[in-house]
Amino acid sequence: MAGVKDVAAHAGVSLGTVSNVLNQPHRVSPATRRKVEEAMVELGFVRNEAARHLRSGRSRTLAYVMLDAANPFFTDVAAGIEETAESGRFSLYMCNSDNRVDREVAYLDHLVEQRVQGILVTPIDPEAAHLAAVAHRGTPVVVVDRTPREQALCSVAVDDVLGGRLAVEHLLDRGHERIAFVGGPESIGQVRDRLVGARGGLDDAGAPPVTVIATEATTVREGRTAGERILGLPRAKRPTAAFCANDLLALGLLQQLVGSGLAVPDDLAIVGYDDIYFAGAAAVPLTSVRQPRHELGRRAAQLVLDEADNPEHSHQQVVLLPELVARTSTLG
Amino acid sequence: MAGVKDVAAHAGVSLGTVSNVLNQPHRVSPATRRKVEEAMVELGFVRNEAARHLRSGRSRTLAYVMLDAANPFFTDVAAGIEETAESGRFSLYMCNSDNRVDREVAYLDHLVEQRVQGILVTPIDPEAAHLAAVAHRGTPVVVVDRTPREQALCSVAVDDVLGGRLAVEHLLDRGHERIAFVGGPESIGQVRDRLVGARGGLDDAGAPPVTVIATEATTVREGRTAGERILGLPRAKRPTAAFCANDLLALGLLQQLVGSGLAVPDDLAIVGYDDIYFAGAAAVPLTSVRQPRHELGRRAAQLVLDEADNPEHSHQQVVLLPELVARTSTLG
DNA sequence: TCATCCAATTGAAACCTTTCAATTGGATTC
DNA sequence: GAATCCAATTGAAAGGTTTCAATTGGATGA
Repeated sequence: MAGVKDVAAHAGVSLGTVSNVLNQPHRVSPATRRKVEEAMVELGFVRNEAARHLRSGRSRTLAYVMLDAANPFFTDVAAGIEETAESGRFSLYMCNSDNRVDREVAYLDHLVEQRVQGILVTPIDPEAAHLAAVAHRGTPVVVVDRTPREQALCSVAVDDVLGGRLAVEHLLDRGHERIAFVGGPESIGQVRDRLVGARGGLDDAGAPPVTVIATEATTVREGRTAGERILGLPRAKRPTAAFCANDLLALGLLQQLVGSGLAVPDDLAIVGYDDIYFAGAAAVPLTSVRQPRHELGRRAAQLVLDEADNPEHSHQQVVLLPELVARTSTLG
Repeated sequence: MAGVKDVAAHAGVSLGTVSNVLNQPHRVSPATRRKVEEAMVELGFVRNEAARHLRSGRSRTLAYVMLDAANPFFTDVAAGIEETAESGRFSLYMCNSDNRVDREVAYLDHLVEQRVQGILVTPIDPEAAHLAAVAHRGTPVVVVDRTPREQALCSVAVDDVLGGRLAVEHLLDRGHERIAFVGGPESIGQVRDRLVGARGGLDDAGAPPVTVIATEATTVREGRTAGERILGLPRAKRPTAAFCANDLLALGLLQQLVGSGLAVPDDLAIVGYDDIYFAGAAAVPLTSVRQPRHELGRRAAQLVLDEADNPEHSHQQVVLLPELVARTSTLG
């Protein structure tokens, strides 16, 4: 395969000139440039990025290691990252850890060795030592959609406590009093925060406490199971509204209720969380708490680029605000 | 930042030995190995993949350039690719062209320059010259979920004509006669093929031809619009079943119908296509034609790896078979 | 005509690793 | 005790690019 040397020989110029055509075209006379470009085409020259990078030390790629590529939430965050990346002429590589620690570690290692310009990651455990290790080994890292307790890394996340509060306040506004929280396990920080917010909102309004319908995961299937449990309650004790820890649960719950002949929102109002694309596309469009996904990605990418080339960079923990999107599932 | 040279000095061995510890550990005595490994930890040594790759010529990464990362179909294909990649100890980078030709080209260029071991791509236009150019410049390429007419590249796709046939045969079995096809534009090969299959199935059964409800895109929104059009038809001419070119259309259609008080499947049966996760999670679970997504990814990855290291590789066009998944939207 | 300047071009060094032929030195064999 | 062998280790070359100080040669000004 042809290299700069071959191109130089074929065009009758020196090796350095070929490099200039590639990197500093304005320094080369038009005639020479044309000759060199022709030679490149003729020989099918393809720049070797490894050698280029080895010598120059610079790389023009960012990477996002995501928790679950099948979850539309994360692909939307990725789209936000890409916006910033593209405007800075960076390429973005996405990697899917698929909730497996071994894969997360393997990808991070690979990316560090590859000397990418920066890594964005939504980690399985934001406290994990290997995250800080990445930064320590020399590659800028920003944690996305999680907030590590240690402030040794930059992070961008959304205020989930506030999100939970927004959800119940909306339900209170609509006149509901008996409100259920569907979600779990509480070991997931986000689930915990959203519940805390919900409780806070009810407390402040002097409303009765939530009934917690605990789930084992935040999936559609678990949402259906939760629906069965709600249907099993005696009518008098049945909540009039449910706040779900995410949209998948809400969709499962919705499916179960509609399938059993209950009306949404008349028999039970539902609020989800994340406002994924399919929330608005459901048979009964879902009210949901929207996180600024693109903004999340954009800010994270800006932080990682700043860390990469601003010597005075200091780590910061950015917290963005969620917003409630009201639809039929609570408005009727 | 520490390199092998520094590690060698610190451990009191030669540079070659450090390299052996990294690449041929069995050739190094345990004592030496330990010394070297300690030195690596102490100095925070991180292998430089660029230099490694430059010298060895080998890379352990594959890449998948996908059409739309937000579409669960493609992330499932990616998961299949990753299965194969992982078992061969490869990393997979995903890139999102987002239906933009300029981005597709930019990513392909970047990946070729990076000398990845192989590229999988679901292209915007499977006939585009730049695809063949990639292969020509030396990186193995496999086209996924599309079949280029020219047989100059490997490809793996699913038989969409058969899929369309399966859909209408199922509806005929359920006693439907007036069947609508919802989809478009016909410039999309997949839409065209599915319609061809549907027509074939009806012809063979001697049933009346489909009514085509043309859409401008295959989105939920367009599905809703199609729903309005169907509702606008006089009752006698209204179809009793609809076959949608994909699940997004089907979900939109479902939403519109349910919102207008029609019953699915009693007033209108619906068949979608792709069997995305949310098809089964809809309020009325959707009957859909399932493509073997993981298999698609796995086979494509196998092909690209074969092309990369089997000198006798010959290009092939693999066609997989779809399968119908019957759910409430046609069964009641 | 000579000195000066500037743009264009050159050539060698550097980037960091892997590879491989060559060397070392201890153990085995006769 | 010499010859042989083998595992462990070494050192230098190679891989393809970018960088940068140095050189060239034509144009400008005096």
